[in-house]
Amino acid sequence: MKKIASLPLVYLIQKNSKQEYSINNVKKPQQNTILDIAEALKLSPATISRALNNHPYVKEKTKKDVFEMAAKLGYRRNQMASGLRSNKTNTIGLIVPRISMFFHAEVITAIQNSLHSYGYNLIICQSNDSLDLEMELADTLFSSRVDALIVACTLQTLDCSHFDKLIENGTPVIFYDRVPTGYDKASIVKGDDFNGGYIATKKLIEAGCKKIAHVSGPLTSNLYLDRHAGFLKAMEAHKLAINPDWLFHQELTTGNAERAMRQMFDGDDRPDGIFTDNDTTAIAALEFAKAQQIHVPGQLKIVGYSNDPRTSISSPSITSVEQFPDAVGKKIVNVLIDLLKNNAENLVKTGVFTIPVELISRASTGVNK
Amino acid sequence: MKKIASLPLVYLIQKNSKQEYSINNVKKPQQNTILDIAEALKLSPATISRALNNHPYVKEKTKKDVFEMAAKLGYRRNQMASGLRSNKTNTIGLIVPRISMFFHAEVITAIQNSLHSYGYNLIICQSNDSLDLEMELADTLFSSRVDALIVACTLQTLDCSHFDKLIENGTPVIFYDRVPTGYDKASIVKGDDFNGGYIATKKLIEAGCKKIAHVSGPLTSNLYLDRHAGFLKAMEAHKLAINPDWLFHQELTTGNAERAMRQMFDGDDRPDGIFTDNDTTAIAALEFAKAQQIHVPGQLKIVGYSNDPRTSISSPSITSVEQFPDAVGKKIVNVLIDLLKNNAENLVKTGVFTIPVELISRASTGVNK
DNA sequence: CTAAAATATGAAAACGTTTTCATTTTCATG
DNA sequence: CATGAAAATGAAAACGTTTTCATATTTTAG
Repeated sequence: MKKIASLPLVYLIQKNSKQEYSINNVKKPQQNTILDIAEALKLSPATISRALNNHPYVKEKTKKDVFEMAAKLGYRRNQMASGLRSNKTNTIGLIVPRISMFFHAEVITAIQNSLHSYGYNLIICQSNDSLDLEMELADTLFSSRVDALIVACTLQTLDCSHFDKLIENGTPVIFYDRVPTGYDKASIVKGDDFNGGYIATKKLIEAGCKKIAHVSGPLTSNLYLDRHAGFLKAMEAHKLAINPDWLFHQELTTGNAERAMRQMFDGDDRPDGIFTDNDTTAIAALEFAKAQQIHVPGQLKIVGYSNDPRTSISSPSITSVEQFPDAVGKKIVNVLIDLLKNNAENLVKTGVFTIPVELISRASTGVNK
Repeated sequence: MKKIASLPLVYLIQKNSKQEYSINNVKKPQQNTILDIAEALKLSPATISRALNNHPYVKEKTKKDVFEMAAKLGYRRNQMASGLRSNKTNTIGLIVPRISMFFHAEVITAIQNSLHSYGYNLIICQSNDSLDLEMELADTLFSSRVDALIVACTLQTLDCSHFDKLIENGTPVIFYDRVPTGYDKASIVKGDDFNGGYIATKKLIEAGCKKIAHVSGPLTSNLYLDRHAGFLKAMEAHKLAINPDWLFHQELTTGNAERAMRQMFDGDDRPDGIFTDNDTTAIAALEFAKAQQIHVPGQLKIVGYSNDPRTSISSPSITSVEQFPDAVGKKIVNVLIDLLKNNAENLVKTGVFTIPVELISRASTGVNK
């Protein structure tokens, strides 16, 4: 309450309204409406509306006439009028850090195609990994009265109260991938990051690595926390010592990866296996190794995360954890459709749904058997 | 007219309406409206609306009160009511074959960020390279009454009449990347494909290639037509013979690329340079060469198109044509904002805007000097 | 054949804004 | 202080649907 009612909101409202007041002088040509169809067919607008919405109490003949006349007049339903009246938009909002990330691009595609089959549209917004923008977008999408919201949070999103407004309004919110900890008002669809971390590390161990590093993302995100837990579990299960100098918890950029590599390979005690929390970092690690004449997989084995297409292009190709973005996207939509139904019965349930992951073995962890 | 009024439209309208009629029983909690603000401040709704829209004829003190009360009540403008009344949505539609393609992902990001600064939202839709879906999406976005539409066509889109409806309605349409030939009702932003084809081919020639192949996309698309023209021009300028067996005009998939490679390297007369119209094809060509022990760049030089991140990962890295997606996106928005302004003056102009390209030299064309 | 039920349609209100037009208030000017 | 212009506000209509309630028509059952 404090948060919502305080200054940022005022700012947001002002932001949303045009800074300079401009008279709306755009004269768009008149569109045909249901009134035009009604007039043409000597029927009431109510009947036209019902016919177009396939209401059972409209004669088949009438429906046929209406559809034909609609086609003839080039009629298209005005989504705004419809949405205003019926309080639903058939539109789902999506907020994602950036669509250019392979995993997200694939998830979005799956979501969109699946939603389309249910007659829903998707508004895709990028937060550019900025919390401020994420908050603003949540607000904008609320203004648009989306029927539901799908969110992959930024790395800085620790507090999710900017989504409260939507939820209070009865708009289902679903998080995926980067999900907030301790926010129980929304459903969650996520990959099995713990297991992903576990099988990635296990692969390195089984390939003979004894000295394994983990270049992880910030532990503020559940994603990386879980993967790290999986890493620790695998190390423990195989009674391998953990060298704290080989643990990094940082934003997963190429620059950070290079710095971490330099740090680890500066001294004499070097790791013989590296698990990285994304493929960008894995690729940077590989590039570093190649530049330093460290043979991969001979002297160093690498496992990445996400199964980015680049991992199969590089030399050697890189072992990575497949997250099945298509399955994630489809699951999200399933959950969503359920929520939208349950919502009608005022029975909003929340849940956590975990999608299995799978290790894709490639050359960076040795011969593929 | 014939086209629009014929059967497909009926189909579309039916598709858009829910198949089974469902009673709208979703009871969403009541939202605060401008009437609530008006009541709280003992002002009329009209004044509230004006204040929120920063109308000049509202006292500063009143505006301040209104913004504060709006914040206090958690008010968010209802975009549908606003759009219905004012006939503008502040929303731009985008139809693109698929967002997972690197170039498109980057263009979209640029568009979205730029539009955001002008206060516009973006609805992103994927046509999955299906003409039918593209037509349906054009219809849906028209229903949503987007203020403008940005389109990268599918490869099958030869006839653009499904966008007529929007244009007749005064909604600006801008094409980019894949642009229709002979459709003069819309503005176009495109890369300099002719020059791209030219400099890519020139690079191969200057690197010493004499026998150059072009694995191109279908010539029904302007994109590939222009790149091929650039290729031909460069070959001609350097008096190199063109071997028709080394020209392919097909969808740019990995499978097609492999087939083309096999065909070319089956006989004795083999090319020593290949220009491909995208990087997926360039990578497939490189993989083929590696598998066949054909040394790149020693025996074969390769140039791709788009400067996909994968080109810098592969071994050897691949020379490619940079299309500056960021510049393309920004230009699109510039043109769009202009159109929206001009539109107000009923002065819809169209134009073609070309973005320069640049060759990024890498290992696949020999030593980089 | 009649009454009741089911089907089919219409009239009018409602959704939450913006905008036109009218009205009141404030302000500068002579 | 009167006057007109400018500034500030309000009343009410309008945007294009959907939906409630009422009414008319058809079908079914007895």
